[in-house]
Amino acid sequence: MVSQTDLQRDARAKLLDAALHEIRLRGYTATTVDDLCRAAGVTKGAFFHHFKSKQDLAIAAAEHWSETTSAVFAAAPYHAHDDPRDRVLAYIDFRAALLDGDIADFTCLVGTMAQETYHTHPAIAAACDASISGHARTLEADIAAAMERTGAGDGWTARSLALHTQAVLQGAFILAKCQGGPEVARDVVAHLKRYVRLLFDKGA
Amino acid sequence: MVSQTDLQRDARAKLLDAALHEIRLRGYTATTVDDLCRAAGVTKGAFFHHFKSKQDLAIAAAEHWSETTSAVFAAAPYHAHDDPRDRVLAYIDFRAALLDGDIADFTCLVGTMAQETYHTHPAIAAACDASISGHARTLEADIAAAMERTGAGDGWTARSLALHTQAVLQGAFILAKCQGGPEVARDVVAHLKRYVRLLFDKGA
DNA sequence: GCGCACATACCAACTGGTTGGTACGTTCGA
DNA sequence: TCGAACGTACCAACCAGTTGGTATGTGCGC
Repeated sequence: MVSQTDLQRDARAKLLDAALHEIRLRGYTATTVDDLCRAAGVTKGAFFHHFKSKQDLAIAAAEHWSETTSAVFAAAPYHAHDDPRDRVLAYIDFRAALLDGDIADFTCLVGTMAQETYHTHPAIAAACDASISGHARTLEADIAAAMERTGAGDGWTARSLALHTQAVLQGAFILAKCQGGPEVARDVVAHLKRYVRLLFDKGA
Repeated sequence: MVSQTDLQRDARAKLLDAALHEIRLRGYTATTVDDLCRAAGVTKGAFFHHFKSKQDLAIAAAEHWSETTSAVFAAAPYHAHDDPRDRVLAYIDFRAALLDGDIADFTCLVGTMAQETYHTHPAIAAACDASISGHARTLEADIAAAMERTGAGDGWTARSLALHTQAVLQGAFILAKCQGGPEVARDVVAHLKRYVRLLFDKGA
């Protein structure tokens, strides 16, 4: 038999999911604890039972973001290509395909939080860095293999190119927020794909 | 004879300069009106005499940012090159050279504000868009001339490349905030320069 | 060149609503 | 019956914005 606590996901999980959406919509500072409780359908008592402070929730949300997104990328089809160069290009296509719908649904939680908290809440910024750097690291092996196979890599490393892809995506999100839609972000990512193709065509 | 009002810059100018620094440090929402008044050395009465609301100041600050930065870029040496391709590359070098010192001093006011206000204060985001798009437009002529001269431009426009450069810079700022320093941003901008060089080498 | 009407630029004190956080009570499964 | 997982009621600090005032000009009739 299924108990009630199994049926209704516990307050902690609901708060973390609410944080993903609310903070991407309004930013960290403008999102109040009451906003999060309302969106999650729980009370303040539950909030401070699971998180010792608002900052504590932000750090947990960054970790939750890493887990959620890494599951999406692990299950994505771009890993199927035989050629590592094709895997990197297909990763970029996959990122481009995600640029659709509401801005709050395709932009990045940790990029948003780092922007406003780097000075006032360095612990949050560190959690954001762990998330972005960790995701970038999942690209490094494919990039390194593509470098090996094509002879590319004069003056740059797999790590720096992986971070560059993340920077381009973060910048694309900002332009999308400025212009109110994903179109400009798709153009930006198209340039990223062109760059990676040029890099790996060079030595071929 | 010089009057007292000439000697001490007026409260409006001091508040706008304070906004440039404080908002880049803490973000729009976390920067309070009192913070700005304290940093500018004026009272709240002066603030609400010159700006009808905090949002009104943010929009004025975005315009002030556009004026301040466009003066810097207009005076920069990268315009001196004869070859438009060299002007574009020298622009990127100029941007890379600015990536130094405190994070709040080299990051972008309007990118920061757009990130947190796109949903709650669309008027601020529109002012941020005007600033970024306006700056990107100053690159278009050089990019277009370089396309003409090298035969590059298959599948992309001068405008889209200009916006791509801005996206890369905005993303570089976010990574710098995550990691607490400008080093990663310089690596990102180095990739941007490599891309532009590859684009314009192709047809040569 | 004097005095009045008016405008601009600012200041100090205050207000009503909001915010992150706390104190304490209740429910419920083991 | 004990403790984890909540809920309710509350608080002190803080926040954007207001109020009511002063100081310093400035235009202008006379």
